[in-house]
Amino acid sequence: MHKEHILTKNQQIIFDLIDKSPEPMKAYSILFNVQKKGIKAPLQVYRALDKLVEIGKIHKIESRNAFIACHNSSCRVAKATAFSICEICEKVTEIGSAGLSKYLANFKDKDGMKYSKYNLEFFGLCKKCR
Amino acid sequence: MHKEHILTKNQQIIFDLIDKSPEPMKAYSILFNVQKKGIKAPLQVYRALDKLVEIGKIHKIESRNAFIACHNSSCRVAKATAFSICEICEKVTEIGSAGLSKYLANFKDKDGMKYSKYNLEFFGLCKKCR
DNA sequence: ATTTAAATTGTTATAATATAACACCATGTA
DNA sequence: TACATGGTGTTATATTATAACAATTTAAAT
Repeated sequence: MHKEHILTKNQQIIFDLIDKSPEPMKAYSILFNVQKKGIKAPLQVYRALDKLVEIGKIHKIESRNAFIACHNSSCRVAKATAFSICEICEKVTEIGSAGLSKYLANFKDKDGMKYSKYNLEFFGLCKKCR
Repeated sequence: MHKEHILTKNQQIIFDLIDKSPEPMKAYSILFNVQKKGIKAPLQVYRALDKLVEIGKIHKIESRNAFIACHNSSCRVAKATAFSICEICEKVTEIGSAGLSKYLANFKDKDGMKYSKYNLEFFGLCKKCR
């Protein structure tokens, strides 16, 4: 089991914002939204984001440079993530499939190497946009 | 079968550079390297990169903001890519496993949705760095 | 309680990555 | 020839992210 991380003030403010957002948030959009709470500089945001990613409370959507809260109880640490991304509305959904994570964690490359850390982004159209 | 794309001058210059590079190249490093060939502005580089990605001659390593030439004869179009990335030396290898691509192309999310486009990045240590 | 180490914060400045807008040019084709 | 399409060259600017440094807070161990 993982240690519960107690968030610092900035981390909590930023996590709450991302967690409430229905869509991934970008760093400077986060900055804009938390300026009224006293977080004034990009670095304050990026530091909190780095930490939140590290402890698995949020994930970075690499292809979008955006961040979403983790909604997958099985990934308490940020290391093995999978998402679907709608190419029209940009909706992002975390994929919690045990089968998928099992397959990827057990995948061996041609050198027989396995990887416990990975990031997978699927692209397509979501239900609404199809 | 896919149409062969004839590259324009800028596209060819930039593709050749990336293709010769043993490691992924970043846009501004590419720019620096092609300035002697008359490509002076970031936009000229980004336009060529966009096109080369679109036609599958190169891929973008999203987590690194870097580009590598495609060395996987099966992905003639940039849509389904997988890489391993060494966290120490940053070596990136394209994974050509038919099993993996088959698994991912047939993967269904909880809504029964399949995805023909995806990008997977595995992280670990390469042979040398282990 | 006091010390100490580690982490976090606040701040200014700057680096690195990427696109907007516009005029012009090359090529293929009707 | 005219036209459409895509590529080019250019300047300016937007967006994303980090460097460097000093001050403060926190947690743990005396």
